[in-house]
Amino acid sequence: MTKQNEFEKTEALFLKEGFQKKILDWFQEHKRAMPWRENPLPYYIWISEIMLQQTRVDTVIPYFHRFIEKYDTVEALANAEDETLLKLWEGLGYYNRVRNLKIAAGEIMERHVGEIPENYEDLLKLKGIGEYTAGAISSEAFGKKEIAVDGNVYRVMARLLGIREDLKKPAVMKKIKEEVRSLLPDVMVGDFNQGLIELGALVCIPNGSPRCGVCPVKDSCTAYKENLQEEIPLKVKKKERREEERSVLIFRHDGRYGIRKREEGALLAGLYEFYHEEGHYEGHLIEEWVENLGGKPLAIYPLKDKKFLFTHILWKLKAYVVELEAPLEDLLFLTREEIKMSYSLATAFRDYFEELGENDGL
DNA sequence: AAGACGGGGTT
DNA sequence: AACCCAGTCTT
Repeated sequence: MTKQNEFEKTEALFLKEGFQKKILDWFQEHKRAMPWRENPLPYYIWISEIMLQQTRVDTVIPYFHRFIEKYDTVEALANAEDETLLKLWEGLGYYNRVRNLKIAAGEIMERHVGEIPENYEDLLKLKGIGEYTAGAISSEAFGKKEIAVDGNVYRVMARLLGIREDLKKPAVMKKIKEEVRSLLPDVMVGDFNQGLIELGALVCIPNGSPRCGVCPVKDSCTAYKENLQEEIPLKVKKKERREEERSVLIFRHDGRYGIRKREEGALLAGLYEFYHEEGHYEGHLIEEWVENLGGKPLAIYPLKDKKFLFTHILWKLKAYVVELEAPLEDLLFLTREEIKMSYSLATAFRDYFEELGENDGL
């Protein structure tokens, strides 16, 4: 090895260790309190990581408390009722996560005698655990030397490295993962991973200007040095949502409301909802529609139009309360209290549901 | 490689 | 109104 190479290697190592220390020290000082950090059991880390997929920490915390209170072990989860799980997940979104959680619990019971596996490869085979989550669990719960690159880390690394490309491109993602892997310390890997993530959430933020003034690694940051913080990550035009016009009929009989369960495998699979169909209907068409469904409307009250956004769909909703002479067979007629207590209502209908409480005198 | 899959906070 | 969040699965 030449003198020059020796120096470069030594310097790189020095920089790398300095970087690791800066991240670890910053994390130790600034990490937020989270219930799963107080007692980082693998089970807690697993549940929290699944809930945290595409979901903010503050949103997750109350769900996490309710979930582990009800199901505190892998075995309990493996034997859980689907309906109860869905109710616990109500409003959190991406409902396949909780179905997969139960499936994975079964897999852990079968293949790993109820113990959450420690290795990346074993974790990756479990339902609902992808690259990020496998790395997060193995490093944070078991101290394995694995990367955990989430949306925060992609952004942080893109700025550090001055990458002015679409972060969705596989080649770019691969490059960033390799860079993170090369920076990984031998010990405290979990804290290092969480440090990069936390830095992205608190300092190297996605919206607004990053708080470079308080960043522990700004001296190593290409974006900071070249004033490219606003250019990186590169903004990419998103695909437009498709729009769907829908009309909702909120059937009422004897103070009870008609709801139905959504199909498995569909959007909002297994959740409950009010009756609705595609299309915007009003006036006498509503009455005809109800009669075609086999109902006799005593009165029809229109509610306010609403819009509801999904990631890929925009629902433009018209809604009516329909007072019926008799309940419809295809729907479940329940009181508001019963629905609130035991049925997981799709959030798209939440506002209408709440309004019903205010209009019980109608 | 691209689309499906929720809902909400922030700007 | 647009962005994006401690992503994964399916096609």
